[in-house]
Amino acid sequence: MIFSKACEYGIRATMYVSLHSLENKRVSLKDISREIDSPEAFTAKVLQQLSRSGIINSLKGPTGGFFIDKPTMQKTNLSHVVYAIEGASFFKGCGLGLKECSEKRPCPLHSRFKIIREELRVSLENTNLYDLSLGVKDGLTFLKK
Amino acid sequence: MIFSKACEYGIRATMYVSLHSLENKRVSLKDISREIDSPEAFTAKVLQQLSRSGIINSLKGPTGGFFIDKPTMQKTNLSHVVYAIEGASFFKGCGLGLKECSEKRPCPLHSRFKIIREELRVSLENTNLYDLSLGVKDGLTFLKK
DNA sequence: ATATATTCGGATAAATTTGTCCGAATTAAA
DNA sequence: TTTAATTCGGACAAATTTATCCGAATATAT
Ligand code: SF4
Ligand code: SF4
Repeated sequence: MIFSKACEYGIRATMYVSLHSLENKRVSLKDISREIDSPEAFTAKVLQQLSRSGIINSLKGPTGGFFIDKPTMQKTNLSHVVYAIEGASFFKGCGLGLKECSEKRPCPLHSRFKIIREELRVSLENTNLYDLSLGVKDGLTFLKK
Repeated sequence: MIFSKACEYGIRATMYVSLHSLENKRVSLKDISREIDSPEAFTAKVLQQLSRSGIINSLKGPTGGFFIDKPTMQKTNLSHVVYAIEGASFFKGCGLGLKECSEKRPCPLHSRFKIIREELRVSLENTNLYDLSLGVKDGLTFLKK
């Protein structure tokens, strides 16, 4: 819908990694894709992207896996995750995919939708991984049904 | 972004058709795709979809084209246009593309995003074609830059 | 050292979305 | 009645996104 599959898996994977990083546990690709119910090989690609972007860390070999240090969890917002996967274009231009325009010559939808677009941006920029995973840890939110 | 290309063209085309239908003018595919800057043949497909869905009307032959009668313009909301093109799935399940879930076991993003999702739905459901095209007619909003 | 468990990276394949082409059907005007 | 302008519908093509496969590199434990 709003996010591509890649981004969706990226967000879910990041949340799962964060959750276990709270207790300094590393999680493997296999664990992640099983627990977030995503195609393993494809998820691997997304994780690599996130790893290269510095959002998560990875370690090869036995007992290896993905993890995030707490400082990074604190300062990484969902917007960073989305940016790493969807790219800059997600955050500029019309949030609804319509043609470029100016505030002075808005299309008929603008007044209705700029609010939504702005809210989405703010929401993504104000939600960090640490807070998200605390919610899961405290049993307030869930990663699987 | 939120909408597929097909839907984007559909929305823009519908707005253009509405605008000219205010003065009982029919517009041709050629006009439409030129004025909303979209690929002609592809736009034709979308217009056919909208026509079959009863959102717009069409007439073949010279002086033919697409149009909407005013009563239909009044009662047709953007949500109908989106529904006709994106299908029912757009309006159910998670508006963010994440996996299904329940209100009782929400994912960590839910509280942040259900508001946005709801606003989008309401916005689409409360915006009819007549009002949109009046804005353009009155020079308040624009269809091209 | 060796075996094993993991991530990494490139190639490729499948699926979906986007886009094109063309002939048939329809309608209006000349 | 002929011609021209248009929508309609099906087949096809291109581009993008999603997904898989496999060997290489790396790190750990035995
Ligand atoms: S005017 Fe607003 S809604 Fe319309 S295309 Fe521009 S940014 Fe999008
Ligand atoms: S809990 Fe809300 S945000 Fe999360 S997947 Fe479900 S509907 Fe989407």
